[in-house]
Amino acid sequence: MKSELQKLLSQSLQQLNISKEYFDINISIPDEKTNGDFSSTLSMQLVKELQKKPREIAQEIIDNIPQNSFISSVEIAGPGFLNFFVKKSFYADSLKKLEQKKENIGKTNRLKGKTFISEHTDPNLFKEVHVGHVMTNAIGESFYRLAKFAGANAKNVTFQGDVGMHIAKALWGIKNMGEIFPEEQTPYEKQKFLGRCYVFGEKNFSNSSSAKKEILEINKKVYSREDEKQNAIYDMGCKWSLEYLESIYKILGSKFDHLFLESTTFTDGVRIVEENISPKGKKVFEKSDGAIIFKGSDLGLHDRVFINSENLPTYEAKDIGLFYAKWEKYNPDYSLTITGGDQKEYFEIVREAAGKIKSEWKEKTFHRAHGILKMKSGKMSSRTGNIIRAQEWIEDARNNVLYSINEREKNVIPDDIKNETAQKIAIAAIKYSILKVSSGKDITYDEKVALDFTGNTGPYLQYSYVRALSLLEKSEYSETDEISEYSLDISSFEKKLHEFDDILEASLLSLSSHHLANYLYEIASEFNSFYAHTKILDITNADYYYNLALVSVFKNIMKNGLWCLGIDIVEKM
RNA sequence: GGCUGCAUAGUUCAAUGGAUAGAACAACCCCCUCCUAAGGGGUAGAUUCUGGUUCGAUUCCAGAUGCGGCUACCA
Repeated sequence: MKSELQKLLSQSLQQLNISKEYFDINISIPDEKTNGDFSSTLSMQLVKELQKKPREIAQEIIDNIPQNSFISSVEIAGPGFLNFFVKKSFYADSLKKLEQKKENIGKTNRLKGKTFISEHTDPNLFKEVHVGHVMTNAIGESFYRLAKFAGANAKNVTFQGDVGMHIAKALWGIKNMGEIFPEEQTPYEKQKFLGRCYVFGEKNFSNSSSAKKEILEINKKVYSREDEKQNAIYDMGCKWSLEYLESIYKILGSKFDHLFLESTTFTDGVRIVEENISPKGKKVFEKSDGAIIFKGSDLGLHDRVFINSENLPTYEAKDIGLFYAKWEKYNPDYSLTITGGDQKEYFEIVREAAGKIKSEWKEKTFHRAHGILKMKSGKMSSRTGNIIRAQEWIEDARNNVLYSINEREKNVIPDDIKNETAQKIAIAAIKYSILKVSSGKDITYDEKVALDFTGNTGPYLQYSYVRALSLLEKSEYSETDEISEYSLDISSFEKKLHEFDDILEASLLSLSSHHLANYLYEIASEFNSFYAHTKILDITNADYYYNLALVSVFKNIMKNGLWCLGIDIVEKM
């Protein structure tokens, strides 16, 4: 609806010999309905260019708006705001159009024919999956889904660390910690065992020079695979880790199109780095103190080691290999990577180096860094001391939800799906708390939200959906019913429903899913207010069919909007 | 030290340079003989400081203060 007005204004501007792309024309939706259905600051922005007073410009724009449009009137307000009022019949027509999109509501062709990769989660084998991974996952998954909605050939991928120092530390831990292999245990217990071994190895690496020496030896043999005995343990650990990762991806709701492994990218990474050392090849990398580095300091960044003096690749070289692998496999138009904020500078340097090897690697790569997730209570995981495991976090939340369900007066959730529902609600609470904040900032997670999820929370959105669903089931309404003009003023609830497409687009283009999250909260809040003040199922109401069309469109938007955030809907709660 | 990010109610967060800075939680007060009260309504409460640019600044620029991040062989 907004773009239709933008196009109208663009036509008017053409009459005034001003060319402006329609999507660059500023349109907002005022809070006060006396300020119109839509408002623009266009005339104020053109003051310099036209050397006229804003109210004069506003009048000229109005005079050149084509006749018989969907605009019923325009007012000039304050310093020169243009306030547009839209015909009621246009709202009725537009609502019906939205209704007819049904489950495709929000889907566009904006990125049709483009390949969009979203890389996220990026766990290491032999290490714990913690809350930070959940953050990366929630953010990356939502961009993957938004790209899919925009019609892109979207690919969801992750990059798993199965070679490198962390592996060597864990292997050393397995050897020296003296714990019995948990062969008969669950994948989660096996993963925790590996995590403990890693922590043990890491500790000794820092404190004992003999351990450090041994770990460096192990590291070499991980790459060379010359030690049969070590290979057997390593392969077993990899198998355990990968099994566990599969299960946590499932819990989080991510299906990956491809799992990149460091062990399969580092060879190409090393080769490409070596091909680009000065003086042979392009002068991208150079030798320094026995290592091969990229001199980021020439670009105002800092220097980084790509191949260390042991002649082994660091993460930097593996990442170069990943660039190569992504382009070999997908040849993307957009390649997005989500990481923690601490890797911001690191990533920028690798991207610069990659760009010097192949310019499109840099140009088509985008990076989004998020902040740290802190617990409001300051509580840390009791057993490990400094990390909170993703799985523990989710299980705690789920148990809290289950507790709430059982405490409730009205229990509408059938016993056989109680656990599954609680899980979906818990994931919604967690993911939404991450996604409603603009990414890049640290997030403070309040543990209470899982127990007390009123207000701006994921479960509130799920509940709003359930209410809408329940209304529709009890109504006489069907999607084919005709609707006539609304008898009352057009509500801000209805106006907001028309913004869905714009919000999805803005969220993707600015890589900020919080716009979508906050939008869904706004429409849910408006819907609940509408619900409380309107007898929607009263068939004698003049607006009976219109109101149910609103509910139906709301329901479809909520379902698809939540899907784009990676949040499952529930049917009863 | 160098580079860099952040600063908004008691708390956690919003606000493409635009109209009276929005919410949620916590506090206080109302509302289930109507569709799920996991809901709705109301009261009170905020832009770190000092300058500058602008018709207009939470937003842009400069400085101050406070808190983070990165800064060579980890990821």
